[in-house]
Formats: sequence, C-alpha cells, structure tokens
Amino acid sequence: MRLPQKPVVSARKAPRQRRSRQLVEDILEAAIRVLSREGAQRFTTARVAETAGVSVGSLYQYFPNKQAILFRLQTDEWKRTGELMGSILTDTSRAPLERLRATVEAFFLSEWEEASLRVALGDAAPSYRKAPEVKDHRKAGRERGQRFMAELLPQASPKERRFVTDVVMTTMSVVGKKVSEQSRSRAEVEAWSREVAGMLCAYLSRRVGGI
Amino acid sequence: MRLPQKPVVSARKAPRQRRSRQLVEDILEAAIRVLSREGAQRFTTARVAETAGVSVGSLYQYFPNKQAILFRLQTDEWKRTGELMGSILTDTSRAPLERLRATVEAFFLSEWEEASLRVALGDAAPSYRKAPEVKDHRKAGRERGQRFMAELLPQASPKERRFVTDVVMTTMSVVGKKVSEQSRSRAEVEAWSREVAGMLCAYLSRRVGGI
Amino acid sequence: MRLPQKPVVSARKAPRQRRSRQLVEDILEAAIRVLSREGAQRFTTARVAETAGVSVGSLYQYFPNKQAILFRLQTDEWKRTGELMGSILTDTSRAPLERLRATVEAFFLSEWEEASLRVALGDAAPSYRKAPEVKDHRKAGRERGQRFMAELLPQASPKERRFVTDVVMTTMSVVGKKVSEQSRSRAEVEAWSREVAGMLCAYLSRRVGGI
Amino acid sequence: MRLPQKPVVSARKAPRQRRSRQLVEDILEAAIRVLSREGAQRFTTARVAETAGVSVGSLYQYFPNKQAILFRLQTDEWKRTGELMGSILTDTSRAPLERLRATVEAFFLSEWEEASLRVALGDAAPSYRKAPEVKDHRKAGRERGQRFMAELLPQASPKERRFVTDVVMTTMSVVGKKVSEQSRSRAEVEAWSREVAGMLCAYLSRRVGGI
DNA sequence: TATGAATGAGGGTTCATTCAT
DNA sequence: AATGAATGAACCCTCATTCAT
Repeated sequence: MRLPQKPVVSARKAPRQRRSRQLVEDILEAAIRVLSREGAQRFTTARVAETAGVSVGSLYQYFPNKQAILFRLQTDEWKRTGELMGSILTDTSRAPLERLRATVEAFFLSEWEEASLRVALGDAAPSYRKAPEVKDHRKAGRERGQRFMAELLPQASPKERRFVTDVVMTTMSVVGKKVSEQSRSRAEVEAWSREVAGMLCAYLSRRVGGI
Repeated sequence: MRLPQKPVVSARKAPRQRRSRQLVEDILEAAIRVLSREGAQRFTTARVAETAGVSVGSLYQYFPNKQAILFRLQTDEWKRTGELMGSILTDTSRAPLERLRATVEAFFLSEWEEASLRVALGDAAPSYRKAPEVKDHRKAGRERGQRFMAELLPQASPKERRFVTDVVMTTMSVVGKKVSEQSRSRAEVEAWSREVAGMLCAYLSRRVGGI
Repeated sequence: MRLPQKPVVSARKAPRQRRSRQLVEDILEAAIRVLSREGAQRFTTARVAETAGVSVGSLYQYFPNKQAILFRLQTDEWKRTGELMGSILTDTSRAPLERLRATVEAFFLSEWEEASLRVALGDAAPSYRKAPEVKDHRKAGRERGQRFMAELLPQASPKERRFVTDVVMTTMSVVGKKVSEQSRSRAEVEAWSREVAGMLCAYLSRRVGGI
Repeated sequence: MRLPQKPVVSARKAPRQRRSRQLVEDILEAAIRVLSREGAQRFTTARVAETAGVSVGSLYQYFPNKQAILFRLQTDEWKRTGELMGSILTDTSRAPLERLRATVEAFFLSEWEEASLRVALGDAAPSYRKAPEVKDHRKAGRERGQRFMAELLPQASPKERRFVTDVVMTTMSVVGKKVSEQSRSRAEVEAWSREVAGMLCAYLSRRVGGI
C-alpha cells in the first residue's frame, strides 16, 4: 500500500533533477557554442546565458562563476579523452606499439574534430590554470600512461619509466594540439598522427633496446 | 644663414629618430616587464606606459593598439630564436645530428630562461594569432629547417622533406614550450632537451634509412 | 459521523497555527543569527531562509518582504526593552532616581549583550525607517516615560514634562547605543551607565529645583 | 627673457590642476546631492557621475571606489565640524561653560542644517566604518576635548578627565545627530541644544564640585 | 609631438521577488 | 501550503582608445 509512495516522491523529485541536469546540459552546450563560434575573448556569462535561452541568474545558480564553466568544459574533455585513451591502451588484444599508434591517432582526431573549441579552451586556460583539479587530471593521465609503459618497458627503473612516459605523453598531447590548431584536413591530421606515432615508436624502440 | 639648414634639419631629425627608437625600445622593455611580472591578464596599455615612463598617448603614437605591442614582442622573440637556431644549424663544423641536439638544447634553455614571459605571451596569443606576420615567421622558420634537412635527408623528395621538417620543428617547439611552462629546474630542462633530441634523432635515423 | 468535524478541524487548524507560529519563530531566530554573524550587508532572504531550514517561498508567505523581517526584529527588541524598562520604572518600592539609574544600567547592558545584532539592525535601519509603526513605538515609549516623570516632576507643565522626558530618554537611548557599538568590556559599559545616570540625575535635580 | 617661461609652464599646468580640483569638487558636490536627495541606498557611482556631468571613468580616476567618495564626504564634514568646535572651545574671551553651550548649539545647528545628508551619510557608515582614518578623527576630537576639559577640571586625574570628556562629547554628538534626524524646526533644535548644554553643565558642575 | 584626462561600452556577479509545480 | 528554480535589473568597476591642449 505504501509502496508507491517512494516512487511518487521520487517522481516528484525526478523532474526537478532531470530539469536541473537539463539546464546544466543546456548551459554547457551553449558555452561550447559560444566558445567555438566567438572565441575565448567573447566568452561572457551573458552571452552563454542568452545562447542557452536562460537568464544569467540561472546560470549562476549552477555555476559559481565564469571560470567554473570553462573548467567544467575542460574537465569533461579530459574525462572523455582519458576514457578513450584508457580503453585503447588497455586493449591487450593488440600489440603495445600498435595500441600506441591507435592512441595517437584517436587523440589527434578527437582534437581535430573540435579544433575551434579546443583552441578557445586553450586560450581560456589562464583563468583556471591554478585550479587544483588540474593536478588531479595530470596525475590520472600519468598513471594511465605508467600502466601501459610498465608493459612496454618492464625492465626500466620506475624513475626512468616515469620520465619516458612523461616524454611520450607530453609529445603526443602538445603536438596533437598544435596540429589541430592549424586548420588542416582530416587526411593531413591522420598523416601527422601516423608520423608522430612512428616517432614515438622509434624513440621507445631505441629505449627498450633491441626491439 | 640658411645654409646650415639641411644639416641642422637632419641633425634635428637624427635625434628624433634616435629618440623614437629609444622610446619604442623603452616601451617594449616595459611591456616585457609588465608581462613577466603581472601576467597577460594585467597587461594593460596604461600599465605599460607607466612602467616605460611614457604617456599612453606616446605609446599609441608608436603602436596602433595593444595587440601590436604583444605581437612585436613575439616577433622579436621569433627573430632572436631564429637567429640562434640558424647559427647552430648551419655550423658545418659539427655533425648534423649533433647540431640538432645543440639546437634543441639551446631552444629549450632559451624558453626556460624567460618562462614567465613566454607563458604570458602565450596567454596573450589569442589577440594576435590572426596577424598575417605569423605566417611569415613560420615560413622563415620552415626555410631554415629545410636547408638543414636538405643536408640530412638528401635523398628525400621535397614534399617528404617538408613534412619531416615540420614534424621535427613542431615537436621541438611545442614540447620545449610545454616543458618550460611547468616550472622546472635547469637540470630537468636539460634532461628533457637531451631526451627530445634523442627522440628526434631516432625518428630521423629511421627515416633516413640505415643511419 | 460529521459531529467530530469541528473539533477535528480545529484540531487540524491548531497545529497549523502552531506550525505557522513556529515557522515565523524559526525565521526570526535565523534572521537574528544571520544579522549578528554576517552583518546587515550580508543579510539576504536566501541566507535567512536557508539558516531557518525553510524555503524562500515560505519565508515570503509570512513576511511580505525583506524589510518586514528587519522591522519585526526591531519591533520585538523595542517591546522587550520597553517591558524591561517599564517594569523597573514602575517599581515604586525604589526611589525614583534610583529607578532611573537602574533603568539606564539595564538598558546599557541589554544593548551591550547583543551589540553585534544591534549594530547590524542599526545598519539596516534605512530600510524600515519610514514604516509607520516606528511612530507607535516612540509614542509608547514616551507615554511610559511620561508616567514616570509625572512622579518626578509633579509641578512641571505637561509640555515641559514632555520635553524633559524626551531629553532624558533620547540621551539614554542614543548614548547607550553608541557605547555598546564600540566594543567595550562589561565593566566599562557599567561605568558608562552609572555616569550617564548621574548626568541625567544632575539634569533632573536642577530641573526639579531643590532636590 | 626667460622669466615668463616658468609662469607659462605653471600656467600650462595650473589649468590641469585647477581642472582636476574642479572635477573632484563637482563629483563631491554631486555626491552630496545624490546622497541628500536619494538616500544612501540609491547612492551609486553611475548616479553620482551622471549628476556631476562626468563619465564613470572620470569618477574612478579620482576616487578608487565608491566608499572612498562617501568617506571623503564624511572626512570633510568632520574637518569642518572640528574646526568650528575648536574655534569656539578655545575662545578664552568667554567663560568655559558658556563656550560649551555655544559649542553644543553650533554643533546641533550644523547637523540640523544638513540633516538629510547627515542621515544618509550615517546610513552609509557601515561601508567605511572599519577605515583607519576613523580612529584618527576620533583621536583628534578627543584631544580637542581634552584641552578644553583641562581648563574646566584642572584638579581631575588624567584618566578621569578622559572619561568625562568622552561622556560629554559622546552625548553631544549622538543626541545632536538624533535630534536633527527627526525633522524638527530650527527653534526646536535650538531648544534642544540649550537643554542638552544645560544637562552637560549640570553634570560637569557636579563633577567639578562646588561650581 | 607629447600628454593624460575623459570616455563609456562592457564585464562579472548579486539578490529580492515571483510563480509553476 | 510549500518549494526553490528562474528572473533580470542593477551594481561596481576596468580599460582600450581618443583628442583637446
């Protein structure tokens, strides 16, 4: 008899939550549009709110300030990219270096696909660079990389492995960003990804020794 | 009586030109100080003028707008770095790959030495990114690189050589920037430069063939 | 079957009324806390509602607007103080001037004990100063004073008595507020109250004539 | 021959200084008007600038922020009142208690004449209450009072004299403010000033002893 | 040519109040 | 009756650029 009560309550609350979530979604989507179309310089809370079809007040109900929106966008990106790369790197059905190649390609293409957003987000970076979450992200990325490298360079010392991982990931990351920043064709981006993957492989091969 | 006129005029003008040059120099120096100390966000024309001991009006007499100052700073940087790298790369008394290694090290250290300026300049990049001179710079850099690569990869097709050059230079450039952005010690930066140079050599060796 | 209706309704209503009263009580208590802790500047309806564990909507069901809450707080204060002072002034077991002294002390201490609330309430005064109830309060206070003064200055004309009463009460009130506003120790506040009482007695003695 | 040079230079600069001064004057005057007419609540930088016939930017060239304007208004008031009271209290051609009476009257009337400004300024006090200059002002006032009291109560201990001075000045100040706050006629205000002066004299007479 | 006062659009953020649910 | 999401006017302040002197 009382069983439906909870569903009802939850039904009453569900629309609210769903609505909030929707609103946040709308705002983030609008933020992406503003950022891609207008650039970091013209990314203003008013513009985002208007694009989202929402009042500034509502925007501030869900985000404490402008940089929080930018940071959220960046965080979401990191999460997506991280998951993508994680899933590729841990796919033991492929050879390690093949996984690396696939990762580079996936990363380059994902950067390229949202180039204007990435560039604008990069331009906005100064505003959230100091945030503590940035460290967390880097740490997570590094750990993911380490696990993969442990497979590839089993005989290296932890310190050395850490260094090599840093070099590989940094290279992939910054070159990928740079390449997609210069508006290029998909074919070009793919060529670059192959080339950079090759470079990383050459580097690792030499490191590993006789491979 | 009127005879000395021309000399006088020219004498009058010379100091003016000298003065102008000095003024421009002062402004640029001030701009560098403001940028390094206060960051891109607090880089304002008023602040630069005050630091230079000059009026805003004068500043606007020599630079059409704020971004022009930033762009000039960037241009000067590029010129300096270009000359540095050019002189190393063309020093035929050293083996090509050794020259590459030296170039990477020189570039990494020059970035590292002015890290805060570089970061701030990078943060300000959005404001001058569209300027046409950016292309010229890249072209000059590429040509310098090509000449070096012609030595290293004589048998490669021009197209291929262009591509390899781009990859090498882009990698060096963006990794170097990233590394000096994260405040590291000089020893670390040197270690990174060696590692990246090694990576590039490995890449080129594979490309070249049997080296 | 319908007989119990009225009792039931009334029983149903009683809790409601009790509940309303409780709600109002909660809101006022929360308002006091917000005002004392955060000051007039940070006294917002949202903050009060949250502190009271109530929705803003509910808050607006019981108070037409923000100033009404502040005014109610002030009114309550006035009532409490009025009762306190009334009870002292009408205590015929003590000599009139002794009663005056006791009143001053009681008032000073009561102000001092809630100094931060009083100050904040004073800061918020502009928002409710125009309310008509302010006059009622003053009238009530004046009447209370008059009755006491009738005892002390029986021979004075009503007009004169009114004036003297105003002077005495105003002096006590504003000096008391000022003293407790400057954060002082209890001993200091007591010393001030004695001194001000002495001053008022000296004034009245001269007025009365030979006392 | 070169003599006029300096005047010329000074003439070139004089208008600027004069202009600045005039601008500051205009802004302060406008601030007074806005404060008196619209009250502390509606005292905004935009409103002041508009009333002064000046852009907000100019306003901010002369005042670092809104509270600085308010504080400057208050400071000017204090200076004026201080000078007024100082000149009366040190006029040894009159008997001390007569000087006190004159001071009270002068203070009450000066408060009354600008009642609406004073009230509004009082309402705005929370914004500058913490400023360090407030202490300086109080200190200056106290010293002025002390010098007068030294004449009146030569035999009192320094500590006692300080206390009596505080009581007298506080009473005059806060009662004067309160009286002019309630919009009264000039005659009423004068009556109040006489009465309060009488009260203070009665107090001091008792303190002094046989006077 | 140099100056620096003046401009004012524009930016981020707050909060009293309403009203659909 | 209760909720709290939504609103948007209003506020304070900055800064690139101009132009009268």
